[in-house]
Amino acid sequence: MSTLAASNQVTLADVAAKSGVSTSSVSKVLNLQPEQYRMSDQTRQRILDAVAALGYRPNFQARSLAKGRSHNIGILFEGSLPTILRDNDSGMLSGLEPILSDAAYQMVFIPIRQGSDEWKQMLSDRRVDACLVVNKLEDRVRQVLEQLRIPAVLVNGLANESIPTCNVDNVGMAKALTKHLLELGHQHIWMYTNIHVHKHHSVAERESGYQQAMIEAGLSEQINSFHMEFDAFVQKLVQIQQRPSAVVVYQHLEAVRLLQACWRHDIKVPDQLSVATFNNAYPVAHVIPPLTTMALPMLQIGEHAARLLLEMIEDSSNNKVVRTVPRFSGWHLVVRESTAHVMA
Amino acid sequence: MSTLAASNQVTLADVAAKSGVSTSSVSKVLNLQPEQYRMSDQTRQRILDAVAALGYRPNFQARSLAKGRSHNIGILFEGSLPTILRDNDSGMLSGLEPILSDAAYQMVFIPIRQGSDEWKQMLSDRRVDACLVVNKLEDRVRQVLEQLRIPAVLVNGLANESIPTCNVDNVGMAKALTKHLLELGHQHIWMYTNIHVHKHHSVAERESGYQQAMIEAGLSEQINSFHMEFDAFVQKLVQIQQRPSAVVVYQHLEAVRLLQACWRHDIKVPDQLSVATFNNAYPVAHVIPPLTTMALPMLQIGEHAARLLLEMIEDSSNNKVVRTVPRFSGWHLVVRESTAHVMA
DNA sequence: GTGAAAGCGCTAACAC
DNA sequence: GTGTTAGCGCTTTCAC
Repeated sequence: MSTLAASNQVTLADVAAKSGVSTSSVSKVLNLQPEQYRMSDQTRQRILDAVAALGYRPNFQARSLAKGRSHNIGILFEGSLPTILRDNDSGMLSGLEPILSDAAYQMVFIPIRQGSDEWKQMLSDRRVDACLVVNKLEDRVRQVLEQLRIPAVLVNGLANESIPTCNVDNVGMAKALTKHLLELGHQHIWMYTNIHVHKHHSVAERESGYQQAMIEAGLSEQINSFHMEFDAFVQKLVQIQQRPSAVVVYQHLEAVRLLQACWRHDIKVPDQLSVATFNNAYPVAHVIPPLTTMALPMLQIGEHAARLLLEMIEDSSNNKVVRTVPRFSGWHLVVRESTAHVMA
Repeated sequence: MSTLAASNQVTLADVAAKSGVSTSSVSKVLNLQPEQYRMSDQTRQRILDAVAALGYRPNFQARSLAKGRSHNIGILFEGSLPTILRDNDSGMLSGLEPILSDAAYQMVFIPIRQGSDEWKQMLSDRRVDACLVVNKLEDRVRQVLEQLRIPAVLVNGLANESIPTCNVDNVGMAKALTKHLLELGHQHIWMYTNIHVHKHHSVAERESGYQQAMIEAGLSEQINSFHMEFDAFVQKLVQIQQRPSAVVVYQHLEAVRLLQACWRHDIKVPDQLSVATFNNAYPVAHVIPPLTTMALPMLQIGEHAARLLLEMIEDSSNNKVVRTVPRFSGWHLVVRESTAHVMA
């Protein structure tokens, strides 16, 4: 006998009693598809009525224990909460949440902190059924995931043999963004990436898009991609003889900083320099001047990732391996005041 | 017999077998304080050794079921992810996470969405043992929480009879911020709050701090607090004959917007207008010009909230009621370029 | 078609 | 001091 406060929770047994059947029948009705078992419509209806009448809701923990599933999805990320998780409206979370909720899955945030093994504990304790890895899949994380055979989907990270990945069409986006600048008459266009994100696959992809656009415009000699510290890039920009008339910045955070640096060095944006970037996230619309940017289809990506995760959990017993690397092309260009026609 | 893949997980029974005792003895050693039961040091050591040797880790779901605890803390918020949750380094999450982890609690984010009862389901399903409510405790939420007797702590929200609250010392902060402006020679200082946050308690508190500072400086006739739409405030600022030389902005997001508006209307910051605000969060350091702001002690608040929640869960069986409204005064002023000496 | 019964892994009251 | 046992609420196999 337990001493825990006898909760007034309605249990399966209550429903079974009320409808005059066994708990297993109730369980069947609640969990299985009609074609997976035989039962008279009459009985089923009686059970359904009882469920409704009593307002029965299954006990999450009990179900988890019996099924060997935690019904948690771990959201793995390193350091601070990633940008793509922060924006809720039309952001990735908005895509994930409804789909996971419907499947009775909840999201648990798991920061990977330096000097803490908490994340590893969570995984090896099976406190999650699957993981969404954000931005980057480090080797040590991948190893743990593989070893524990925890299904995982990588979002916005380097595509990898071992794990399905959801990414935006970086090439297409960068190409379209560069084309926008070309159409404004710019020819001398640079691309800048902070050295610290150098290893991320999307860097190469966005650069490729930029390069393709330049080449198609017959400006291949003008191609110039910089990977350096922020301050070094600013120095370069300030000191160079023939300054470019436009810069494509790999990341919106850097673009915001670039605007500040231009202000410090009295470079007028967009008169003397057009600035364009990726991600229509805060605060790109509120800086000086408002930034032209590519809006990423994070909602769709979130939805896709959620479905993929659920599938993988489903299939994990079958040892099926899902291996897709979709490219999401639902991006669109948001033109604001940081880009303008090139000055004569 | 279950068909679930026989996991190779080490169970309590394994430990018991290996150390030649019963599962209950192992359970005692693992869960109770030594003073709560009798056991020979020998036996205890044997059990501890077996635990270590086998690498035993308790099954989270099973424990949850047996104890009637989900070991989840729900983080309740409305709409988008609140600012105070976003910054991870030295932010509230950094305060919460280690403490909750240590107590084997994990955080589950629960957005309160319009038109969705998902949050209510989560609560009534007891999928959380307690809740951290962020920014605002709406009546409908409070009612559900009370009815279900789910312990909750409000952070950064209006203090209320029914629920313990962790807040910053808004009065002190606003006073110090205003004093900074006064020391720079400003006399004609306004305060601005977006009308949409009007109901938040901290508005009145920050206003009170601002007013106190003004009064103590003998400038009570200069006190001017505005609650209006952003655009209306900007109009006011642009059109007024004698423009203030400084503005205290209730929220950093609005301060960022204000800088943009000043730029549009060719009001030089800080030469013609000093701008000061609260919260040293992104992107205040990266706007034009960098914003002077009050850094909030969110880390401490997070830590305190975490401890409070754990206590409340512990005490909930005893029907003890915790009712504290601490004020955290670990703030500090960060002076940047948006404030300067008043021009003659 | 339906139900009995054996778990899932752990906790805790109580007996010895 | 230590073990026995009865749960926690649900799922699933298998017998009827």
